[in-house]
Amino acid sequence: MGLTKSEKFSAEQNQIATLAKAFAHPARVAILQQIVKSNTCICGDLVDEIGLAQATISQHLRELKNIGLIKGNIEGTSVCYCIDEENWNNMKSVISNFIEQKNNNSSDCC
Amino acid sequence: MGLTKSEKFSAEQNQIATLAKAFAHPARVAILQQIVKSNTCICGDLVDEIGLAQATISQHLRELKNIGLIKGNIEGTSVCYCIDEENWNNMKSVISNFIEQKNNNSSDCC
DNA sequence: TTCTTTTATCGTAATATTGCAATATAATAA
DNA sequence: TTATTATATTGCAATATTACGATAAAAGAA
Repeated sequence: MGLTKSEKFSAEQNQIATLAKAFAHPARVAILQQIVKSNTCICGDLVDEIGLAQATISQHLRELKNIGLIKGNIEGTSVCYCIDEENWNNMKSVISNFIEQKNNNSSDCC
Repeated sequence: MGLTKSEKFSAEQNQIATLAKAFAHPARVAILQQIVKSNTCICGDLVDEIGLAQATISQHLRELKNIGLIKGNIEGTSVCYCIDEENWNNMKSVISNFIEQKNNNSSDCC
């Protein structure tokens, strides 16, 4: 089947999964790290930094853009990517909320 | 191809991706939430809670176990699952570290 | 022993993801 | 105008993921 049955889950659960998918691939992790690190926007340098083909990088960028974590701006012949602050902060709170749900008072029953 | 070129990325980047994959599917998010919520271990009730087939739930449980976030304990005919505290805490710091990398002083250049 | 319950695994089908070469598109430079 | 440069898109192949029915395995109950 290969088709996730999203309708069986809550909006929140689907949102967490979608956001997590953004960094569920090392190339996208690397891209996000680069964009954050360089603070100012980064363009085609990603292709040199990461060793993947231009088409592949472009595809990952599109996914990150669709999820909303980054946005691009046309700058002459090149395109400038940067973090979408608002959505990044929203992601931060959604994901933090999820991973912090476990309190530390051990209930290790296994 | 469909084959992630992990060798092109750092150990940290691959680790973040692997951990994120744990909650990159709503069913696994739901499973983790249930286990955390019920505090004490949860067994086959997951099949009733979530509307997926037993084989599917078992498969997701195995993935979560492989990633290390949960562990199972045989308890009579049933199996008791709970959070692996140590690995969960480790995941928490790795993921937090990643999503907190972006400081708030806006550098929104796009 | 046989039956029942619970979970795991196998096999398979459908769909998704990853990656890249080739090509298209868009903007600037000459 | 014709290059050149940078990015996006298309098309395709290989692999991964999701889901489930059927079956196996393991433990206790009858």
